[in-house]
Order: sequence, then C-alpha cells, then structure tokens
Amino acid sequence: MAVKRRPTGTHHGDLRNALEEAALALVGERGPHGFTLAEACRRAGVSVSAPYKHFADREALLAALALKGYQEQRRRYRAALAEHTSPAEQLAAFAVAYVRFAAEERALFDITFLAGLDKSRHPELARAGSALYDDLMPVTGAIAPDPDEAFALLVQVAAAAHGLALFQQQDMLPGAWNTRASVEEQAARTARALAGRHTR
Amino acid sequence: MAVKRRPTGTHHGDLRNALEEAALALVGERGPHGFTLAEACRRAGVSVSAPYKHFADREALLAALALKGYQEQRRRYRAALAEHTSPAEQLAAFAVAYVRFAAEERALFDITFLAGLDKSRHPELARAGSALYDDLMPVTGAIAPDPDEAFALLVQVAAAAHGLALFQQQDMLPGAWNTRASVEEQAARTARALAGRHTR
DNA sequence: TGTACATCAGTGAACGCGCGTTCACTGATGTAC
DNA sequence: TGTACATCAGTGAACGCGCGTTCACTGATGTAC
Repeated sequence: MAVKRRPTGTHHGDLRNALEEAALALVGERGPHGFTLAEACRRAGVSVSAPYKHFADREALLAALALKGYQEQRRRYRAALAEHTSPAEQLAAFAVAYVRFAAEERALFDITFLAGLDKSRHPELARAGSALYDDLMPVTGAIAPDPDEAFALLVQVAAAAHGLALFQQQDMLPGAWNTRASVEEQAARTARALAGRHTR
Repeated sequence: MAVKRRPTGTHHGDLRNALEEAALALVGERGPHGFTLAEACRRAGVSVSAPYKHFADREALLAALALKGYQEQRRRYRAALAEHTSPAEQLAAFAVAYVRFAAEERALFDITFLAGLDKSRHPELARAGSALYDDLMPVTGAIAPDPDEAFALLVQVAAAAHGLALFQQQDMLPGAWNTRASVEEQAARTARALAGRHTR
C-alpha cells in the first residue's frame, strides 16, 4: 500500500478552499459582481497565477461555488420538508427555507442567481437547478393531482419566495416589512394561500 | 422675446438621448452590468469626454434611466388598473403588467432592479419606487380592509410577479413554462389566488 | 444688416488603475529503488 | 536507510486591455448692439 497522502497539499495546503472562501467574502461585501481573482489571491496570500492550478479560469471558480449553492439549497429544502407531514405545511416550510437561505447564505445566493453565470457553458448547474424541482414535485403533486397544476403551484410558490428574498436583500420594503421575520411570514402565508386554492 | 432655441443642441444635437439609447442597447445585449461609458460614446459617435457635459458621471446616467424605468412602470400599472373594476381583477392585471414590463422593457427592468445602483445616493429612485405602492394600495385595500393586510397582499403579489419575471428572464423554467404567455398566466393566477384568500 | 462677443457642446490626448491570463521558473514533497 | 528522481503547487514578472475621469482646447451657434 502506498503511504497515505496528506489531504492538505504541498505549499499553501488548502488554496482551493481559501480562494472559495475569499470569493464568498468578496461577494458578501461588494455584491454579486464584487469578486475578482486578483483580490481573492491577495486575501489568500498567494500570487495571481496560483488559482490556475486549481481552476480553469475565473468563471470556473464561480461555477464551483454556484454548484455548492444548489447543493446547500437542496439540503435545506429536504430538511424543511421532513419537518412536516401535511403537504400545505411542507410547501410553506419550503418557502420559508428559500428566503432563509437567501438571507443566511447571501453570497451563495448571489453567485447562484445574480452573478450572471453563463448556464449554457455549465450544464451541471442547470442539472442541479432542476434537481430541486424533483424534490418538491411530490409535495405539490399531493395538493394538485394534475401534473401541470402541480408544477404551476411549485413555480408560483418558488417565484414568490424568490421575489420576497430579493425585495428584502435590496431594501425595497418599508421599515419593519424588510425584516427577516416579516419576509418569512409573507413567504409562508403566500405558500398556504396558493396551496389552499387547490384543496377546496 | 428671445429667438426660440432649437430643442436640438449645437453639435451632436441630442447627445443626452443618444447616450441613454446606447446604454439601453448595451444592457439589452450584455446584461445588467454590460453598460460602459466608453462603448456608449463609441456608438453615439462621440469622444469619451463628451458625456460629462450631460451627466455628472457614469452612475448618473444609469440613475436617469432607472428613473425612467419607474415612470414607465407607473404608467403601465395605472393603465392596467384602469381596464378593470373588480379589485381582484385589477390586482391580476397589475401582476400581468409587471411581468410584461420586465419582458418588453428588459433593459429598463435590468437597470432598475439589477444594476446595483446605490439607492442611498439617489433618493429620487427610492421615492419613485414607493410611489408605485401608493397607486396600488387602494386596490388591495378594497380587498383587505386592514391596512397591514392590504400591504401584505400587495407585497405578496408584487414579489410573485418579480420572481416570475426573473425566472423567465434567466431561463429557469423548463420548456413551454418559460414562455411569456405562460408566465403572464401564472402571474394572474397567483394574484387571483392571493386576493381570493381575503374575499371569503 | 453687419460685426463683436459670450456661450457651451464636443475634442483629443493623457492619466492611473485593476483586471484576467500566460509563462518559464523553483523548490518542497512524496515515491521508487 | 539513503539517494535519485518525478511531481506539481505556487512564484513573480510581464502582457495587453478597457475602463472612468480630467483638462486645456476649439469652433459653431445664438445674441446684443
């Protein structure tokens, strides 16, 4: 057997991760387009050519983070669904989890949805996005038996949560309405109202 | 009385407008951050220093366009409301007008919501944004008498329309769902469902 | 009507800046024998 | 255990680029008399 390789690399040790962390910090501080390779290198204490040992180019680093964003979303939505049994409440929990993800992981959310990544150049992102639909469809399917209706319901709830998340992030709601608690409540109420339409 | 001034200026004639048009074209072609002063000058056939006779800086040009965006939205929403008498149908018409504005005036929509304008530096934009609420509140107020409920309803419908508009713009819906007609239908249905909650 | 003048929209050259990417290199590490 | 070697993560200098902004200027236009 070969000697065990150290998981930490040769020089820096964990540059790939350090660059990803720096990118998240930059987007958190400066907005969806605030990431530059040069500044991430500065923060990681490394020369500007170092990233190319780990990523093909600037966009590849962002795409790696966007993929993480989709995975984190999936994890959160599955957990949210598992906490309820009634489909309507599961849908509400999903909507709340959506706006909460945007608030708690803002940089990840920004990179995933607002960094302008060319999705046709990153099919794995498109796949990760539609994987989210797969997890949710059983829930809306239990509320609206017709598949088209089920998908429409899912789209409506996700869109409402997406809009609420962006409104809050961009300070477009007045005063107390721009609170995380308030936005989560609106998300849940919207989901319940839209689900209610079908159950009676 | 002084001789009438030509509305067309001295040299170029209408550089201010030409620059705004070029900026809209650029954002339309390259996305929310695709505008540069230099390229707009090239397209207007003018030197790079010319814009400073009309705008304080790059951001001022964008802010002027964002203001136009809010004005155009207001015009459209007022027209949408005027076409119906039932509050629920007015709300649905607003939601449809919202996603239609995003589709028909994509560049204006992008500049208004996605260009990352610093709103604290442009209070006129914040004012123009909340003016939209003022037009809509009577509608939701007719559906939900309690002012907080009325505002919540408005926020929910606007957020849903916002999310739908972005989903379509970013190609996040599969196949026929990513159609303008489909998205408009989802917007109308969401508005009706949310309004319905209150009227029974 | 003719002339001197003020205005001001647009010029063109220059500035400093930060960016993404390439390239030959170095030197520490782990591996084979 | 010791030595020669291959690997490969990170260096540092350089590249070309496009950007926003400034500055002294020019020259066409409209105005005053």
